[in-house]
Amino acid sequence: MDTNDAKSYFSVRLLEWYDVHKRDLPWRRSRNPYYIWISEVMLQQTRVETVIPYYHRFLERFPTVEALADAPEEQVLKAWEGLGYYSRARNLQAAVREVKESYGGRVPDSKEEISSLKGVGPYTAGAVLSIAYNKPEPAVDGNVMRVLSRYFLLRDDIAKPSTRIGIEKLARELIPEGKAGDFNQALMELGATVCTPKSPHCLTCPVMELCAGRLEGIADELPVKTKAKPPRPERRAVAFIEGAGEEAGRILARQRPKEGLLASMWELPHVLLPETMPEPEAAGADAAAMRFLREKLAAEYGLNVEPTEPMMDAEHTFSHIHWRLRVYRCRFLGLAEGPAVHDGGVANNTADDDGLRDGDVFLWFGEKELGQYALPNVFLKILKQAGVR
DNA sequence: AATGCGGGGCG
DNA sequence: CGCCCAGCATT
Repeated sequence: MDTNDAKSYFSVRLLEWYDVHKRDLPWRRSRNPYYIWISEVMLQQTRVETVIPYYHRFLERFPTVEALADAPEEQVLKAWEGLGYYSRARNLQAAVREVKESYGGRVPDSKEEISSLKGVGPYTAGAVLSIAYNKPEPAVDGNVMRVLSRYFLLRDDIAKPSTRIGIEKLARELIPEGKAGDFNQALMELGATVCTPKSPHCLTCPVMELCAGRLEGIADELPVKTKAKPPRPERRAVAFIEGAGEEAGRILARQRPKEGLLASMWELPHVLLPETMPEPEAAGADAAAMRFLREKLAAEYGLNVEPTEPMMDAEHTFSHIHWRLRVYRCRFLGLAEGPAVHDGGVANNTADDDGLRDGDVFLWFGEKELGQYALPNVFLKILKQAGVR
C-alpha cells in the first residue's frame, strides 16, 4: 500500500462519511463569513453543545460586523459571560472594528489579511478561509491533530508548536480539489464524534481499514502529548457584603483590572490568604481568615467591613490556578471614595505594592446590574446560591 | 519554547 | 471526584 493511496483513500472516505453523518449545527446553515468567524472563535477550547446557545444569543444581539463593532465592550463581555477565556471576546470585537474600518465591513478572504486580525491565529484563519470561502487552507485544531496522529501513526508530541506546523503541511496535502470547507469540517467532525480522545469508536470509523494507529493496536495511546503542570493552589477569602437602607438586598461587587485574569469582569471582593494561615478545618481558622479579610480589604481598597460568619465554600479551577474560596458574610461599614470612574459606581484609588492602581470600581449589585455586567461563573454560582437575583 | 488565560464533561 | 479537553497572545 502506497502512502498516496492511503492519503486519497482517507480524503475520499472521510468526505463520503461526512455527507451522511454531519451534525446539523447552526453555523452550518450559513456561509456568512461573519457567522462562521463568530462560531470558530466561540469553539476555541469550547465544546459544541456549550457554544450553541451562546451563538444564537450573540448573533441575535450583534447580527452584523457593524453591530458588533459599534457595541459597548461591556455588552460584548456580558454576551460572553460563562464562556470563559474572555480575551477572545475583547479580541473579536477589536478585530471586527478593524474589519469595519479597513475592509469596508467585509471579512477578508486572504491568509495575510485575516491572520493580521486580533485573535485570529493559524487555526481560525484556516477555518474561516476554508469554510466561508472554500479556500484550500488547513484548519488544524486538537481534533485534527488527534485524527491524523492516529491514522498516519505520528508519534510527535502535539504539545510542541513544531508538531502543529508539520501536521498543517500534511493536512494541506489531503484537501481534495474544491472541497476544502467540507473536508476540514469532516476531519474535525470525525475527531469529535468517532476518533475521540478516550476509547475511540474505531469500528464505526470510515477510515479504519487503513488507520495505522488501529492496525498497530495503539490508537488509544495516540496522540503523544506531554502533560501540563498542575494548577497552583490558592485559598481565598471572599466578602459577601449586603447593603443596608437604600441598598438593602444588594451586594457589593468590584470590577477587576482591565488586564490579566478575568479582565474587566465583576466579582465579589476577595483576598489571597497567605500559605501560613491555618487550614480551613483547623480551630480558629475562620477567625484568623476574617481578621485578615477585614485588614486586607481596608488596606487594599479602602473598603471597611466587619466579617461576621462563614457562609459557604466554592471552588474554581483555571488552567493554571486552583481557587478554594470561603465566602464570609460581612457588615458594610464604609468605602473611602475617590473619583467615580464607572457610571453609578464608586471608585477608589489606592497605592499598593505594585504602585497606583488604575482605579478600583465598586458597585452595589441588584437585579439590574446582574443583567447588565458580566461575572465569572464561580461568582454567579455564589450569588445564586445565596439567593441574590 | 514556555506561560497565561476558563469552563465543562467523562469514567 | 480526579482527570482530560486545548487556540491565541505574550514573553
